Amino acid sequence: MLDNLMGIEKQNKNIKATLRDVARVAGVSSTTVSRVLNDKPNVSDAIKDKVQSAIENLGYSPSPTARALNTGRTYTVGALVPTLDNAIFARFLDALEKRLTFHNLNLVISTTDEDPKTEVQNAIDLLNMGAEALIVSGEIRHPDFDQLISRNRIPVIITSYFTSNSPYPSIGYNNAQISKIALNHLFDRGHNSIAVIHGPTKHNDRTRERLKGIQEDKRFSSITYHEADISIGSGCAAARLIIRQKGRPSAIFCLSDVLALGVMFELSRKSISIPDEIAIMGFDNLSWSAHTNPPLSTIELSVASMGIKVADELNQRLNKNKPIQSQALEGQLIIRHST
Amino acid sequence: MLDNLMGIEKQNKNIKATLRDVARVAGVSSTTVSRVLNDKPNVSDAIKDKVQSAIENLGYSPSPTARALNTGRTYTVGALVPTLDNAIFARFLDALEKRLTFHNLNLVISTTDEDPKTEVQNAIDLLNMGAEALIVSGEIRHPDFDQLISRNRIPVIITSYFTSNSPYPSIGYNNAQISKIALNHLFDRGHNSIAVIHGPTKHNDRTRERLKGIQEDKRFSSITYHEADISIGSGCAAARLIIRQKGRPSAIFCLSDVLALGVMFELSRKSISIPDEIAIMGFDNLSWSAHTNPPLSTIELSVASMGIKVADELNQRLNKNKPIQSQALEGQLIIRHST
DNA sequence: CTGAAAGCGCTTACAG
DNA sequence: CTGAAAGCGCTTACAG
Repeated sequence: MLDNLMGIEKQNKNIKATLRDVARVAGVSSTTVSRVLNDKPNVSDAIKDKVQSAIENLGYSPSPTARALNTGRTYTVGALVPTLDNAIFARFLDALEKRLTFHNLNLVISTTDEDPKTEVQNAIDLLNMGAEALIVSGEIRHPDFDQLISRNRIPVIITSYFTSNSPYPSIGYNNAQISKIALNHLFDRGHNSIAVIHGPTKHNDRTRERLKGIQEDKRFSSITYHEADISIGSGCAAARLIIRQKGRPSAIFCLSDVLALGVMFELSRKSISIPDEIAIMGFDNLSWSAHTNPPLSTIELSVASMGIKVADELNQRLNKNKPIQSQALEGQLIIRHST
Repeated sequence: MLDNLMGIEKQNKNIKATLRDVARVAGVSSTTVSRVLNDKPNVSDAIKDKVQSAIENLGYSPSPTARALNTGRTYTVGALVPTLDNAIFARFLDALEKRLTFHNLNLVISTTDEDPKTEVQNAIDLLNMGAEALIVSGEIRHPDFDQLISRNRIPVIITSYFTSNSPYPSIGYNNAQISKIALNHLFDRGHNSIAVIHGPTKHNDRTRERLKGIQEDKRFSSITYHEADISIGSGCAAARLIIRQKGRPSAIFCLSDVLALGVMFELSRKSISIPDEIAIMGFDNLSWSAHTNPPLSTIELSVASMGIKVADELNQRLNKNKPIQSQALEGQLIIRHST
């Protein structure tokens, strides 16, 4: 009765009940309460009931941090991505999160704005909150990052970018290879002089690799390069420049569908017909790309399946202690009517 | 010397050093090490140096979970959102995450697919991993959710939706009010018969409220309603239906810019001119909406500033123990050339 | 300026 | 089937 009062008193004082409180009220040991809580065998039904109702009465819920300290697990994975405000990363993270949840893992997201220093800083925060593994984008790292990882001995996995030159496993694309697929298509369609519009290369090895793939192709008589922020407006602006240049190219290869959409808007405004006067090739296969006028030829990067693969490997590593397997993912050419 | 060996031994065995190891190697007490670790005053420089180098030698980094158990803080906030794969939520979360990081708070994201049961389940996971507060979208909750919250006594904040009828504070929009702004604009432009294309209403009170606002407006001679998934393709399909209906409306109000884009693509294919034959009004002001042909009239919901406000209130609540203030956010009419 | 001791709220051998 | 005790790795009064 006195014990019971203790429980109620705590409740009134707005202090959370502990496992010990439950044990007292139920008249059993902490060990037994713990067993009930974790569905362990060897508890009689009678005692189980007593414990359950004590839990009910006290409105008890176990402390996650105490549990984590004992089990050594937080079931948390940290992802360092450049931004959330981008359809491709959002789609990747959406799939990743769902699959991690399926594996009983939580996802903490941290954005880096493609800045290695911010990435290290946020990595520290993620580790300080108990992340059991880290997901990063691309291969470029701040030196402090590697030191942080070796100190904390935590699994790291590179995404969006496939490489075998990194100390960390990677699940992603061979970006150079993939832009060659697009180039082959343009070449087959008879294009000889093309313009390339790409996003910022600073700290962005995915974009650099795509460009490298293009530069290695020597079949074209002329290729001009135009860097632009990944936005519709910048795509429009780049298009304006390109159609004014002498020796106007017969095709524009945009290293992002967002850029391609801007180009299409701009050409439509100038009444330049696609693909007759200028062909347009995108990269990403965003959801609207099939519906533009004309529908956009592009490259599908199955980032959703990348998310699933990453989650599955993390599950293997964290929950079954198997090493992470690197995986090179394929890009797929999607031919529609803009080329 | 023996102590020193212990440290190195652990390192070789790949076991993480603990604070006690550092204390042993440095020849000081745990208390002192803790003081150094947390930049507390009253430690002589000589000892500070000894401790620092012991930390270096052992590659020590403190256990986040042990810290959390002692301080009672995890510095983690959980967000339950319908999906990440949607420009509006992604933009909101991007701003939210950056601002939370600024306040030294981590963001765990969990997607619910607009399903209250999934939401409860994921809320449990978030609490089990130590979330100190929860962010939810809209007012609709599963009953178990409220029970979970009262049990765990954790702050909850409703976003995207402003309400004063909830037990939880809210920072969001009065969606009914905002669709009236759009309607006023269409009415002023002389439209009398309009079609409304909206997303699924199931479990989605934001959409329902927007529709309620429209239904309360009695000035129009005819309003037809068309439910569609939030996708370009569905926007196209809805547009096909609408232009075929007898008594074709003079304006289409899309409760999402994504839908509006689909409609515009479809009308462009059918050579129906915007806004002369049919005016189009959107909702969201996505990044490309200023660049469509013609540029899309729409409503700006400043979800980025919503993210900042939510983070700021959470900071006040969690770090300064002040109650969360509900806030009604304004939508802003953006008139371009599609109306 | 420094340390011994208790404690945060659980889990887990171990013993019966 | 049940419990006493130790321990996870820190922090925090308290005492000196």
